[in-house]
Amino acid sequence: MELAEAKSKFIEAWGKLGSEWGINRTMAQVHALLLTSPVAMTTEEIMEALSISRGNANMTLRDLIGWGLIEKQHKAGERKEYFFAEKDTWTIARQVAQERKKRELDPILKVLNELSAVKGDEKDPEYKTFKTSITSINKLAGNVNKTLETMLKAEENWFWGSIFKIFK
Amino acid sequence: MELAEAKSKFIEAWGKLGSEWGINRTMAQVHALLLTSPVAMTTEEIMEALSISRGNANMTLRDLIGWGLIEKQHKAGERKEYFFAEKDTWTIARQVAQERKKRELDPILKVLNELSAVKGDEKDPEYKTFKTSITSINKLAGNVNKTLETMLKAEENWFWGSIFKIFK
DNA sequence: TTAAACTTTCAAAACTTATTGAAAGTTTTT
DNA sequence: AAAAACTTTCAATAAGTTTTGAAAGTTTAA
Repeated sequence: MELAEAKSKFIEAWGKLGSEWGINRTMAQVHALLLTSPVAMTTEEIMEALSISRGNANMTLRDLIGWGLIEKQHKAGERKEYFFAEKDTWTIARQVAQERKKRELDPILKVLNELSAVKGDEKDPEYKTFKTSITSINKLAGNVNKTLETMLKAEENWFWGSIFKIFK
Repeated sequence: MELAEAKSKFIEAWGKLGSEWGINRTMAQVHALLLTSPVAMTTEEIMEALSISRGNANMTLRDLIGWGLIEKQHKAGERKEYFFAEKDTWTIARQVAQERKKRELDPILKVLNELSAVKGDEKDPEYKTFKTSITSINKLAGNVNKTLETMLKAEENWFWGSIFKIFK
């Protein structure tokens, strides 16, 4: 397999994975393109490489910046904006985890906490089942949340630090 | 807040979370309904409770069985099938992790391994960047995979066993 | 064996999400 | 101050996904 083919396979696979995880396909593809590009690219070049429209390219690039996965670069004497991707895999994983925590885990935790507070008749099976399920999901979600917070904050933490080394 | 309202809030929130994570909304809602139900329910009752069609209910229930999140129950002297959800949160999390690993991680690992094998000119920056990115993503994905396998297989493992206790 | 009870399928329709591209906006250069 | 170079917006449209419901299939009981 030659490089160009390999690169487009990667872009395709990354796009598919993204869409399965609720990340827009184009966003994942642009990310893959920049991840495998040795140089920063312009909007024009990205549009060209992936056959996408200007509008789509622009919105996607802004979203990726919002996720902290790519950055703008200004070249001296040039008007155009160049984009390049953060290439450290661990940092990428952390950014994605952080963003999804903020967007999804935090809101559901809020709901679960509210629902945990609902009072009812301990003898009512409906109530008991509800209470038990909510409490146990809430506990797991809370633990995931705490763990993520620790991971995202301090890689230096002696305990997690040693676990991270396994992954890197 | 009274129980009925709380229950429907939970169903809604669980459905939303599901759709953000690439799990069909109805599927997550049916799951939430059964999770909070003290008794097994028939297709008819589920259709009624969530205002969904027979076809949709049927497909969703089959999918949930496929994910190992719910089971059929036959009541003596009855023709109807009853469905109930596995209620242990940790088991739910494990089932979901297992299913997604199979559907998503395994295929991407296959692609990454293929792409890792691509040969090229070490002096070509295009090649070098590609190689470096793929290798590093491959390594992370491989580690995640190994960890998941261990977690899914043996909760008794001394190391992970002690980590799990933090979550439960 | 036939009717009734129940489950499954699938093409069409509804709904949701992503993409386009032209127009408007902004910044820089002349 | 006007033109050129570039970026952003957004309504219309396309693409993708989910849902419906009627028809076909299956199982059990009489």
